[in-house]
Formats: sequence, C-alpha cells, structure tokens
Amino acid sequence: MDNATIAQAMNDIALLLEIKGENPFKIRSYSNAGQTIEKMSTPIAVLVRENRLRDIEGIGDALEKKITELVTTGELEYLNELRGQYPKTILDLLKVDGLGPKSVKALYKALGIGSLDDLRQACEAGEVREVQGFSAKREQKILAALAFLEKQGGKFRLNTAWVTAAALCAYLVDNSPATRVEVAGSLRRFKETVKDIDIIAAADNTDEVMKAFLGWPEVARVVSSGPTKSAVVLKNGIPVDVRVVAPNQFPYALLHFTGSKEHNVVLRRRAAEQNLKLNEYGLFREDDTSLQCDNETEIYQALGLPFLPPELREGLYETDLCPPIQLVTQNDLLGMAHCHSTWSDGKNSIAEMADATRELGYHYLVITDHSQSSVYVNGLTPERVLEQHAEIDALNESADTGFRVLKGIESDILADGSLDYDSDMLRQFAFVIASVHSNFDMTEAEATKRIIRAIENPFTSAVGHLTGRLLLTRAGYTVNVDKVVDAAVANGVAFEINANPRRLDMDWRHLRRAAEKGARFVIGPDAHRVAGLRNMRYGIGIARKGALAPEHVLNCLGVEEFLQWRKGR
DNA sequence: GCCGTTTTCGGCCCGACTGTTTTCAGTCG
Repeated sequence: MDNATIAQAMNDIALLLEIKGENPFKIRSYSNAGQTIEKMSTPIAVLVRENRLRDIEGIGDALEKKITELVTTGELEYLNELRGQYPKTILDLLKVDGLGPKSVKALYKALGIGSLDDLRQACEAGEVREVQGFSAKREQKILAALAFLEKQGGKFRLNTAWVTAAALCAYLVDNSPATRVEVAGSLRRFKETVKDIDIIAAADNTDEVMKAFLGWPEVARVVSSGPTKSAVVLKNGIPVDVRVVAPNQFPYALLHFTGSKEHNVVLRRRAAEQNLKLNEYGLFREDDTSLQCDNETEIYQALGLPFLPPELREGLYETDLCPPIQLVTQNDLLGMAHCHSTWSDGKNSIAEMADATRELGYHYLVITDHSQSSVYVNGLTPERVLEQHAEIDALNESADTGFRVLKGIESDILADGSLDYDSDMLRQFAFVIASVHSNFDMTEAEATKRIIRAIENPFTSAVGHLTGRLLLTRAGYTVNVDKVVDAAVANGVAFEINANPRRLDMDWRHLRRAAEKGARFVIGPDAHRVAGLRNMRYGIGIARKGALAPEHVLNCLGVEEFLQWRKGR
C-alpha cells in the first residue's frame, strides 16, 4: 500500500470526523498525519514492517495501530465505520466554496443531501433556504460555487500531471522498446490545469509499447486500446492517452498532439499556402511524397517559420513574435524570491532554505515571511522582524561563498490598501511583496483601488499573487488588470508570478501585454519548505507561456542590480 | 489524538468577516 493511499485514508477520517463534529484537535491529529505521510519519501509500509511508525512526529499509539491495521490488512475498520454513517459522496460537498463541515452536516440531517447533485437540486427547489442557518442569499452563493466547481471539474493541476507524466515516461523508456517518449498536449504547453495527459512514443514495434503501457501498475481502467493509440484512466483519476508512431513520424506526431488546435490550424494553413499538407504522420507534397524532418525545428523551417516553443502555441503569438524573442529559462534565474521560513509558517530555517537555494545554483535568496496581521501563520511583529534581520546579518557574515540572503517581507495589503507596517519598518526591507490575504469579498472596483493603493506605497516592491485565486478551488477576486498594470508601471512596482502550482498567479494571459507596457516581474516559488523551491519550474513555465524574456524578470538580475532596481523605486 | 512531562492531564497558531440563530457559529486564511 503506497503512502498516498494511507494519507488519503487519514485525510478522509479527518473530514468525516469534522462532519461528525468531533474534537477539533483529534481531527487535526489525523489531518496532520495525512499531510506528513503524503510528503514522506520513505514508504510507510517499510516503517510498519520495521516497527518504526512512532518515529514519525505526530503519530502516537492510536495512529500507529490504525496505520498498521490499514497497511497489513488493506482495510481500516474505524474508517469503514465512519464512512458507513454517511453517503459515499458526502466529502465532495466540502469542495463547495463556503460550505464547511457544519453546513454539510446540517444539510445532510435536514434534507438528506449527500452529493453535489443532491445539493444542486435542493438549492434549485428552494429547499436549502429553509434549513436552519441558511437563507435565499446563501442558496444563491452555493449555486454559484457549484457552477464554478462544475466548470473546473475533471481538471488537474500542472504539478500533479507533470509528476505523473514523468513517471509514465520513465516507465516506458525502461520497460518497452520505445526509442523516444515525450509529453505532448496541454501539459507540454504548460497550461495551468489540464484535463488529461498525452504521451507520444516512437518505436518500430508499437505493440510492445502498448502492452507495456497497459501493464503500468498505475493504470486503473482501460478506456480503449489499439496498436497505435490507447486511453486509460489512472488510479489517481487522470486520463492518459498514449500514441505510438514509427520513429520517422515522431516529430510530426509530437507537433500535432502538442497542439493547440488553433496552432495546428495556423500551421496547416501555412503548409497549404506552399502546396504542402501537414498531419500527424508527416509533411507531404502534392504527389504524396514526404519531406523528412528530424525534429520540430525542421518542420517549422520547412514551413518558413521560426521554431515556436510549446508554451507559446496557443494561437496567440504565431504571427506576432517575429523575430522570435528568447524566452526566459531556468539558467537565467539568479535569485530565489518569496520564500517563507520557520519565522512564520515555513517548515525550514532560513539557513536551510539558503543552503538548498545555493545548491540549486542560485546566487541569492529573498526571505519573505508573513507580516504581523497574518497572526494565523505566525506573522512577524516589528520586534521579531528585527530579530530576524539580526539572524540574516549573521548568516551573511558567516557565508564565504558570496551567496546572499536578502531581507524581504510578504506584507499583507490591509482592507484599505495600506501595508502592514509603518514606513520606518518598511524602509528596512530589501524587498517588499505586498499581498492580499484577507477580505476577499470585493467588487472589481474595490479590489482594484485597494491594490493600486498598495502599489502607490513607496515601499512596495512587487504585488504578490495578484488575484488570490486557488486553481480548481477558488476563483479569486476580479481585478482591473489594465489599471493595476498602469499603476505598477508608473510606480516602478513589479508583479509576482507566484510559482506555487495551486496559484500560478498572475495569470499568464496578462503577462505579455503587461510586459509591453513596461511591467517587470519576479518569479516566486512561495516556498514554505525546501522542497517548495522546486516550484520555480512551474513559475518559469508560466513566464515563458506569457512570452517573457530574461530582461522582464527581476530575479534574472545579479544581486546588486536586483537591490539597485528596488532602490530606484 | 499527540505531546511533554511537574508521569496525568492540559494545551494544541489566532483573528476577521459574514450573515443572521441579534450574540455568535461557521468559514476562511
């Protein structure tokens, strides 16, 4: 039994106990255990075998017994019993924004609502408003939240899909005669969410590749299977298509299945203008003889076009970017921005974050813990800021490698648009990321005004996660992006591209236009632990998708220029 | 349910907003 399954069981127990109305601290114990196990690299099954479960912080007597039972028997009586008390789908209701465990319980008791469908029908019938604690207004809010959920339904975050796709590619390389295996589709284009994974493989013996794919242990259900194309749904719910082609067809298949549809239309039209025909098998002359290209670049060349990186193939830039810009790459990034430490709600010390950042090849780290208003995440009081600065000074003095830790802060933007410290305090930071973390319920005009006021604060360096969205979960507030960008350009304030795969905010769709207006960006992993530093790859992907070059991205600057840029404020 | 420990039980990140149960529970971050 893998860690994900065990973690899921712990998390389900926590949620069911919440609906039951159990002791909140007991609930937290289960939920903490779930989160810990989810992130562990050591298989829990091994720890069970070696009798070492208790070594894990947060696992005591009771959890040790339950996890052992789950791992050894494959079942957990306690969980089964909890599940038996409610409909199978009741936990889905907790995904509805604004519905917590108490509301779910009330709706279940009063109306027997146990699924999203039940909930929608009851709202539409006007039954929900009659339940104690609900109202017509709240009913409308629930319907809106349901609509949002439905729209996002069946989609997966970029990181989930990438990790899964990488595992599958590695498996096929190791266990089939495929000579090339690559990710295609919207995942290759770095869309922030995807509905499936597309994989293209090249092999002379396609049957063997298909056999290997269908035999992958992560496959839950085969939807369709044939000699060149098979579709499955994985145990984690993600649908996967694999296509296998002859090696000489590979670049065409990769291009075709990377898409987007709009991009392919542009390419095929271009081919037609030259009396050529482009499809997933090749580029053909009128007499059906084919032009052989060995890679995508050669196909673009044959069409008289510059190579367009996959991230840009959305039907937006096909004619605009000529000559093509040099997109930002991982190698261009010198600074790690927007990181938390144990001073607020991070899990690693500043020194640990710094070591990890340096090992990843960066030259400096901007520590931006939470500000004082964010009490729930241990935000820094002015006194603690000074203590933290002393620690950073000491770290920088003891470091002999030239690596630097910079004193930043993620300051809350308060409801009126002011920042969370006075000027004397703000002056002491090398970088101030101003973010909204409260009062999300704003009209567009209010949100825009609030953020512009923060931008006009002379100590603001960048606006953090512009819309506050959580992908697949929460839409975030609406902002007039044009007005905010204009204000930021006028005041020399940058925008964060939050690289946390749950956010990827600001949205890539706005980046190019903002850059053309003169906006600058900082890619921030929003890391709360060392592992979170790896989020940078998603932020870089999004920056590329927004057609940004290194000159648009502040943390491509060396440390002195980075500091200088801020002083120019 | 876990932890630390004064080895038996109290503490466990806190505050703001929302809507309406008009005094606070529920939700969110």
